[in-house]
Amino acid sequence: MTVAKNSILIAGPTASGKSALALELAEETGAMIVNADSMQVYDLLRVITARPGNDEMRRVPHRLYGHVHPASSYSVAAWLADVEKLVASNAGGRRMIFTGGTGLYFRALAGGISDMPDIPDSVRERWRYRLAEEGSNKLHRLLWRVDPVSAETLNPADGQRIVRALEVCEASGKPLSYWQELPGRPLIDNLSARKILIMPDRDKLALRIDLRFDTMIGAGALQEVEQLLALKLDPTLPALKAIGVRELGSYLKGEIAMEEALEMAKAATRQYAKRQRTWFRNQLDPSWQRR
RNA sequence: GCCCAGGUAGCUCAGUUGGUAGAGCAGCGGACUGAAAAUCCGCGUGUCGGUGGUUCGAUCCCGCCCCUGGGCA
Repeated sequence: MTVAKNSILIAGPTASGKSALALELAEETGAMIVNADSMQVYDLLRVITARPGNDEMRRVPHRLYGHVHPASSYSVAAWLADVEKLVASNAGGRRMIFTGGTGLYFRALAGGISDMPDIPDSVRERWRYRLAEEGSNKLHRLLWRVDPVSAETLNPADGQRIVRALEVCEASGKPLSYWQELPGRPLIDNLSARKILIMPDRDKLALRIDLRFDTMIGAGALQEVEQLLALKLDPTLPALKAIGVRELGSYLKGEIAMEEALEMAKAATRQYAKRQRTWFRNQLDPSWQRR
């Protein structure tokens, strides 16, 4: 099994300037840039997810950006599989710079999540349906019977994780807690990797978030959201949860004023950045260099 | 200038028949193993415009002042 050596990992909250740093380091070292952001993978959502533009893409090879149709449901596992292929096909051993704001992806990259069997879509859909119909508390009581270890740690209101535990249990015949004890498989060589965490000042970041969202509007964010909504996709799909889709969608439907939509989208972005900061602050190990 | 209405949390506002106050949003802290821009948990952060007075006690009652909005001139 091949792992990527001498890779550079750049993490940080949204609008912290990760892409610019990645570009700089890539040009300096002749590396390729690999996306580690759960939303920038979606086609169509270029502006709203702040995906690198054409000029950046031309200057340095970029991988795993916009390669997924918004109708499909991407995941950490899908991303890991994509990265694995990428590493395997990188015959020349070109250096890889992973950059993005999804902490879980970085954890997975370093081998922090266990390998688990695939769950058939039919099983997933059934449990999701039951969550919608019966509520998380009821499913949590069910979970106690099949996987008390997981039930113990999960909040009865956390429907998403409860459903995950239930579907794994049903499809694999073993509790999620069993699988989670198995070691994960790293796709990078942790020892030779350089890990950089960008943590800007909170107020400065808030300012940048506001400015960036205004820029997005000027760059065609509204048209982009309009196109996405015209596909009439299931609103629970991950791509439809990108920040700005709901807010700008409400404006397009005439439900709220533009100014209100902007305020809401900016607030949602700040809240997202806050969750990212909390994650990076408390979940990353000391091998990450903070700046 | 006069007459109304109002000044309470960052914002919009509620409330206290006088015992130092609470909602929503915003914000802050936290959790995080296949939806992670997701999902979930916790936390009021306050010279109640200012200043005198009445009172055991004033954000609340009274006087004066300041500010905002509306009306009359």
